[in-house]
Amino acid sequence: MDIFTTMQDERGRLSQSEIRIADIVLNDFEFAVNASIIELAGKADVSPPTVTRFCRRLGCESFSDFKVQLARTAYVGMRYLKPEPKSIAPADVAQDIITKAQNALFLLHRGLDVDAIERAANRLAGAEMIYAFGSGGNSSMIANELQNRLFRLGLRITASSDHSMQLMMAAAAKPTDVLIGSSFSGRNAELVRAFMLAREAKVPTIALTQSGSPVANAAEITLPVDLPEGDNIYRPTSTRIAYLAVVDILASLIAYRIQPQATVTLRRIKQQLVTHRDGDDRQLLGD
Amino acid sequence: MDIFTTMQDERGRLSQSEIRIADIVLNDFEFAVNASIIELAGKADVSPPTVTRFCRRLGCESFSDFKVQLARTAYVGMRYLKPEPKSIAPADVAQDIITKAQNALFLLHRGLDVDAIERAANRLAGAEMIYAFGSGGNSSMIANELQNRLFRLGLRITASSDHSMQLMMAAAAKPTDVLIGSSFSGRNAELVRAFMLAREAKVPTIALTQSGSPVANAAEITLPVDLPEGDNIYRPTSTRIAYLAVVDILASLIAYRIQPQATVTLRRIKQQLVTHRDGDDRQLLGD
DNA sequence: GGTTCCTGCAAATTATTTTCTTGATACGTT
DNA sequence: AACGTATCAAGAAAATAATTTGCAGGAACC
Repeated sequence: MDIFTTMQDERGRLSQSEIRIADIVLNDFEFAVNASIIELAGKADVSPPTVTRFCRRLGCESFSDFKVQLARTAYVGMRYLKPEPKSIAPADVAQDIITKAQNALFLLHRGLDVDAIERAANRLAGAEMIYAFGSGGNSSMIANELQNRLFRLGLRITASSDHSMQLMMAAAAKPTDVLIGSSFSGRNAELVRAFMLAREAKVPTIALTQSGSPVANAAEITLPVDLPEGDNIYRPTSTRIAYLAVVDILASLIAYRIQPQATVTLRRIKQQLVTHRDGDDRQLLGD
Repeated sequence: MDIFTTMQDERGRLSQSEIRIADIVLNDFEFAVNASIIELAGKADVSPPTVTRFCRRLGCESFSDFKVQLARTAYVGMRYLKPEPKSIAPADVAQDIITKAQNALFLLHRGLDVDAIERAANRLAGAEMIYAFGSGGNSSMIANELQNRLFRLGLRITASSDHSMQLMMAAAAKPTDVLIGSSFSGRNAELVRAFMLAREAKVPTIALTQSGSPVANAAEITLPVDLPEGDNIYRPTSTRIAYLAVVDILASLIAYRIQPQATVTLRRIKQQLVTHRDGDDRQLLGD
């Protein structure tokens, strides 16, 4: 898949010299992409042929192929190997945030359970009514987002961030409905209770949360999002972007499943928004 | 900055042969990163030295340096050169969405007006009251997000997606307050009206929108987000992720500006959330 | 007509890979 | 336990391939 992961996975099967090479690449990425095979060999105290063999073992054609692979994934993948130095100058803060966001997406993609997403999409596409639950700023945004995306496809959906309402709705839901809930921490006890209630009534449940968490265990289908949260308390956002991406994937899959219907509804909504604005037909749906 | 942009910028100053090389690289990126200088030269009908000179002109050390640079930006940058082939298989949809999201972040970063963001952050950090406006699903999410992020820093802020309320609030705002509004399309006429009203009363205004648009023109400070929107009507999300990132940057900068105060408030909020849950202190703020 | 710049050729340099060999380790046999 | 064999890692040197440099012819533009 990507060369960094491969290096970590293969580490156990490498020889001493090769481990030295791997460590240098991992620790001083900047050096590695720019170095020639001779320089890299020199730094690792091995001979150039060993480096070639190392590259081959990792599944690359040649040393230069290895460098290209490295450079390719690295743009996104490298920073999570290092902590954050950086200053608080605006440009650095911006770069840091954007890199972290890209990283979150990268990691999300790597850990994505495509199968579970597909099952969830099928369930949602066939639901008579959808309840989207989430609380506390982050997850309530996700619930709203689900509503925002799915109602456009002609699905019946309501979002709620209110625990009491969630419980009542869960109790009122029917087996032909679907309950989908989000929890970043996976420890939202009220959401767990809502899931339990729904399951008793045979209502399908989908959780968007950390795998292995209470919320994950309470739901029938879990869409896991497992990211290392940075320790900077001011910035919980990169995780949220990953969640949004999952919602996006989900909504797209559902859209493809119910396409004919969705296109019609979508056009109707669009029509309405556009005429209400200024007639420019190239506008987005919703502002 | 990045090699693709450089190639496009320099295109006018290149010779015939060099333009041929550039076109091959731009059109067949996959080939270019894997080819040797000889293969690339062959395909462009030039001699290898010409390729070397081409690389130098673009600011690279050597041909291999060029390839590394190419591979580096390309992981993120390449797809926006091509339309989307792909299938609707879940794995492909997921990859497509994630790539597009990363791309949006990449492009955002490239076009970011750091200076404007800094000015906006300063304004917001010093505001007595902040009004965050946005309507229509996408922008209303941004307004909510602003509230969600900034109230944690101890700022006074309210978000509204209701046009009538927005107008009334704009009319009631004082010069020591700040109005910040978001519009993806830049054509939200009601938001423009709110900005006008605010400006008459000398209330500072900040717009998060497409540059050059009516909304952008109506605001005092514009934080431009200019992304080519993909034409798949089912997916307006990548743009949203870019907007979220801007909010994140803004919130971080503000946090650094008012740090002592923010830490205290943050701790108080955290305390409350944590005790209400299950006592695990390592939890995120908000779920 | 001169200058400048592009370009390819060939040579030189440099980088990379292959081949061959040595040394080390592990395993099975007596 | 001692020996022999197989296997593998790893470097040296050679071969190969790739890249760069120097130079000169030629085109375009003053």
